[in-house]
Amino acid sequence: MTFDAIDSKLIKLLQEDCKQTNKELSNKLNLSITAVYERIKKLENNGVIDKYVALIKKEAIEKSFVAFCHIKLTQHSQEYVIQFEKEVTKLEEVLECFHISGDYDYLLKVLVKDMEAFREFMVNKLTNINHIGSTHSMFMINEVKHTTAISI
Amino acid sequence: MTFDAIDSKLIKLLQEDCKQTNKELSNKLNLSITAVYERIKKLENNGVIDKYVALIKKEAIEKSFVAFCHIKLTQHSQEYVIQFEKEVTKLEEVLECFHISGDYDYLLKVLVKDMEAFREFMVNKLTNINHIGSTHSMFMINEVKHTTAISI
DNA sequence: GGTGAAATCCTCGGGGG
DNA sequence: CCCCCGAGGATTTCACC
Repeated sequence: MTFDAIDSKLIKLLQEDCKQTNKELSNKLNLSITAVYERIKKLENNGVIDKYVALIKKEAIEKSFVAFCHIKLTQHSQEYVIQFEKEVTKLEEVLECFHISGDYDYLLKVLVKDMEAFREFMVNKLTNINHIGSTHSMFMINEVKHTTAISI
Repeated sequence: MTFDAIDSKLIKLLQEDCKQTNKELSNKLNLSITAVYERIKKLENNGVIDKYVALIKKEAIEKSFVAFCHIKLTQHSQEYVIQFEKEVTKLEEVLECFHISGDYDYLLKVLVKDMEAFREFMVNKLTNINHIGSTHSMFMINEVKHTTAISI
């Protein structure tokens, strides 16, 4: 589908705050409430808007330790790859997992409570997965930027 | 603040879909609508819920090229660090930026249209920032997992 | 934590340019 | 095709138990 300037602005607004009423949006977009409603429905039906979620402040709950784990598999047979991806997806500590180019095969973003929790995660969960060759972990010192909003 | 089991489940539900009505939530939690309303308000006021956002499917817009950039600064004086972080935050292609431990200082997640757009980003935007020593980029081959929901 | 009612909002049929 | 108006039904919100 194609977007005009109004769609772009609407998407931007919804990425900032999806709980705005259509009335508020209609003011910001100089449209009627119905027009806003129809544009949003179109974005939802065309799969542009994937879903609406609440973002939790991780400092508010006791999880503020973020680690990035590079992982290399022992082999790259389809069977090993599929099994690894399936197992790693199940782990709730793993927020993101990407198959990437470079020296390692995967990059994981892991969120836990503290270093001790990370150690337990590595020993009891991650390295329990078969076919993992080597790992290399980096720890987050500070979060400079983190947005879910993508510009269009 | 402390959470009971109901709060935990409520947070889980809102992280999956924040547009559910309080009525739907009240059914899933075996509570009255008002009780749900008050628990949500408490989570918002205590800063547990940061915000409500729409997630856009990046395939639906023409941006599906993800790169991870490691960056090392030439120096680590406070002035250089602050300026780098300020400049990099401004870049709309940079979705995430973390100060990390290890061989490099920063890890960036960059979203652009394609490899050509990434080249332009590197040449015209990122390496235009002062005090960048070296960079090392990895490209996403496949997104195995990506969630904004954190378990509590 | 629950009840009830007012204020507000979502949703859609109908119509215009 | 994109937009607007208006009204019924659903939802949010709040004082009170």
